Amino acid sequence: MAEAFNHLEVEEKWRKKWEERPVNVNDGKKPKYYCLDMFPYPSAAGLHVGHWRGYVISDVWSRYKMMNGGHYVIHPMGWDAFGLPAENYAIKTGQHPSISTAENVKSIRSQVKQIGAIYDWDMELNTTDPAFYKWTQWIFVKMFEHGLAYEKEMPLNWCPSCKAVLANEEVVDGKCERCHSEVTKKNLRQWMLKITAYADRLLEGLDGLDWPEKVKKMQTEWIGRSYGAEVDFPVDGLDEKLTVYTTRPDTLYGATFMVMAPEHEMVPLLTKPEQKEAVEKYCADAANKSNVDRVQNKDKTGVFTGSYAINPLNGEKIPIWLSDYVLADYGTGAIMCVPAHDDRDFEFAKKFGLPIVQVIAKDGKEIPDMQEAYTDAVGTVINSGDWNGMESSALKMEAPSIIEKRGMGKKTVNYKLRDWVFSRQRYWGEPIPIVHCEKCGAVAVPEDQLPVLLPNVESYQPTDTGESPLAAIDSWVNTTCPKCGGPAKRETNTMPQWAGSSWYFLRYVDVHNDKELVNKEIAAKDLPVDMYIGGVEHAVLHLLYSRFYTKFLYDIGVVSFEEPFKKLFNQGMILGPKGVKMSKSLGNVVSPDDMIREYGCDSLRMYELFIGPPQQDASWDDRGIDGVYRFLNKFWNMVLANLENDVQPDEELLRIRNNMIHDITQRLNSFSLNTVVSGFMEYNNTLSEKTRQGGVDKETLKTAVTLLAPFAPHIAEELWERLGGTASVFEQSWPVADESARAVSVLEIAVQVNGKVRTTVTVPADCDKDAAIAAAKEALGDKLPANIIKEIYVPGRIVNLVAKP
RNA sequence: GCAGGAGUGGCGGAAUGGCAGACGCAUCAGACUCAAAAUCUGACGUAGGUGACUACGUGUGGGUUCAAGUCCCAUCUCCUGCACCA
Repeated sequence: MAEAFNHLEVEEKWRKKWEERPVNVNDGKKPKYYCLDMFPYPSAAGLHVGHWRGYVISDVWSRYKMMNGGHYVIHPMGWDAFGLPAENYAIKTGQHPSISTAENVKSIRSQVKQIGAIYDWDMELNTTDPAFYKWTQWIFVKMFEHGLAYEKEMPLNWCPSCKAVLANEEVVDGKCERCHSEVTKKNLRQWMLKITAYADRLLEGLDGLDWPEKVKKMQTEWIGRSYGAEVDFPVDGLDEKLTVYTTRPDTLYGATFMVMAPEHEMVPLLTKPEQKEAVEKYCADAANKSNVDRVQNKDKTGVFTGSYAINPLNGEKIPIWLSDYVLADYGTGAIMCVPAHDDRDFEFAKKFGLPIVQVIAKDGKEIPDMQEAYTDAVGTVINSGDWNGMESSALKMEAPSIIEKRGMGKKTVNYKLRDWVFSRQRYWGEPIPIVHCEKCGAVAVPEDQLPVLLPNVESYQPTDTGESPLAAIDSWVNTTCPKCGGPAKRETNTMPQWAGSSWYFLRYVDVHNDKELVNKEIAAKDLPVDMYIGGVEHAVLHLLYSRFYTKFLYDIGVVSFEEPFKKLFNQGMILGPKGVKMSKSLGNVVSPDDMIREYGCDSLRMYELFIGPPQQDASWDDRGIDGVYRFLNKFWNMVLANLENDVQPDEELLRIRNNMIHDITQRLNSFSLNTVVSGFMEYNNTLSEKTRQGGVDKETLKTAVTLLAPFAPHIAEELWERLGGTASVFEQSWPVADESARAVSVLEIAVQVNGKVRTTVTVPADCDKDAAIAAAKEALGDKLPANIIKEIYVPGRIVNLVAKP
């Protein structure tokens, strides 16, 4: 009886051996491959099997790249450790966040080590480490010096529960992303990053990236570039003009009214005395409306200002209204309304009885009694003076220039992307390295004084005045101006959690450098990231911010590339058993720890892959892991059963071996990792059968073990050793299939009559059509139909005889 | 509303236009065992037939093709993202 597979012993043994003698080393000669995981937040809850999935995928890929192509693989791990949970814990317990964070890092690190991945722990980093956040602050200073970081007093999303300002991105359906409280507005001085200055480059850079189309599209829509024109409408009776932004200047003749946002600065100017009361009431209501109401209640409301504008093209007087469906901070905060060709304007016109003038013919006609807007820009232009008879789609392109030439406005590009609200009124984040001096204004802390260390405070509680807890530490706040030496106060806001994660991937490769963010030579050699693996939840924010930072660092000469992540892979989420998200409150969180004890790391790794296509969500099923556990045991027994054999490979064994190399490699290359696992199972079934029939040769076994190594590294190393392999299986280069050995002499093909399979027949592999048809007819025997009108032969696949009924 | 993605056995899923359901889970039967677990062998889409077999079958309705889960048109459902951006 062969020795049973003891996963605990085998895994323990190789874990130690790899620690003594790492398999992934940089000898300076190998080509590099940088495979990055999205680094985790070290939460107290620890890892669940869902976190594991991405890490397993990236480790399999890293090990494969190491063996195939002989790469030195940069595969680091770190901690995105600033953030609210640590701070909230501090508020509750009084324990400093750095202590709870360190504890969490310690326990998560040991969990991550269970994966058996080839992480290089010398590169480990932590965003809360002053040696790291020195450079997070340094980047901010550089942005400040380049005019990309600026202060602005503005109404901001305020979460009354978290007592913090939220970025637009943190507001979901008008509610706080974290606590789901309704978000209100509050006027505060904020630090902003001018990401909009990079809008075009962020958009255009997407083209060359090997990213999922879905993610590129999401970023494209987030940036939301549109082309159109700003058009000036003179105000009747005043020496003023109201400027609007439109993407449809071709419909300008159809503008029958205008609408301004209630916050528009010209509202008081344009309000006539008789409308004053109504307008003021409307504006007050709008200001009090929560985001939820404004977003969810799409019924149109509005009020007339009493003023009229002049349509610059036809001189017609059109009324100016106010409505909260017009956004104050997009375009000019005012629009021209063409109800015939815009759904929202149509709804508004119907509700308030405003005229509707069709300017694009639908199917060549004017619609007699419009029931809905005709929004396509397809058709002949009508009711439009000198534009009549033009094709609307062509006019749409030309109109901005025409308007510009006539002095009525100008061509304009607009973006949905807004500048990034970068300050947070919280404790547990990087202090913004700015000093406010009465004489000099905002002054950056000089580089040699970085990092600005986060001081200890007594109370971590955020204040409802909107000030950070740091503001309470007088000794820290009061300082001297680096420029003039006079009295000055430190900035008390901190950075958002995104700050560290926007550039951490650049730091891993030179993590101990205290002179530079990253050494130029090292960066040139080791960066950028070749493969980035993580959840799709970071499709927009983290990835957009990272691209923005990288482009900025490129501009100031820190790195030599503009795009940080060449290839991106989004793994699907692991859901709880009933297809619902795993969460502590639902009590359906599956911990990897018990699984590893019972089945071993290799089994869990393979099951994480076997559970389904890696990019697709999957429901965890505890029983499913039995399948891969049994497979590994069978594979172990199969190899051990052949250890004493001295079998020479026959043609069939050679074919099996080479088919196995071919199939596994192909599936791996196409990232079909679930079918790689099923492929191993199939080949193991075949090899087990061969074992019973007389044995399997050593070379085939070694090949199988080598192919399995990236997936189940521990058992593969152990079997490699027992097969007499030298060094580590990971020092083997990836097997290459011998195509000639895969060839077969005969094969079985299906025989169809009228597309239905009737029988099968074995034919020589190189058999021609006539011979195949003849063999098929013979195999059919008395089922051969009489009136055959067509004969089809697909080599190696099928014969189809088409007969008249 | 708009944009993407997905609908295949009891379940997870597999299938360059060419024998649908590989591989695995669960289930059932058998072997081993005093017994159980583990392990091994076999069955396992639905309906009909003792049977070799026959018919039907990839959300629904059409179409293209010798041949459709796969391509085209329409339609339903679910998931994800965006959502008054003029």
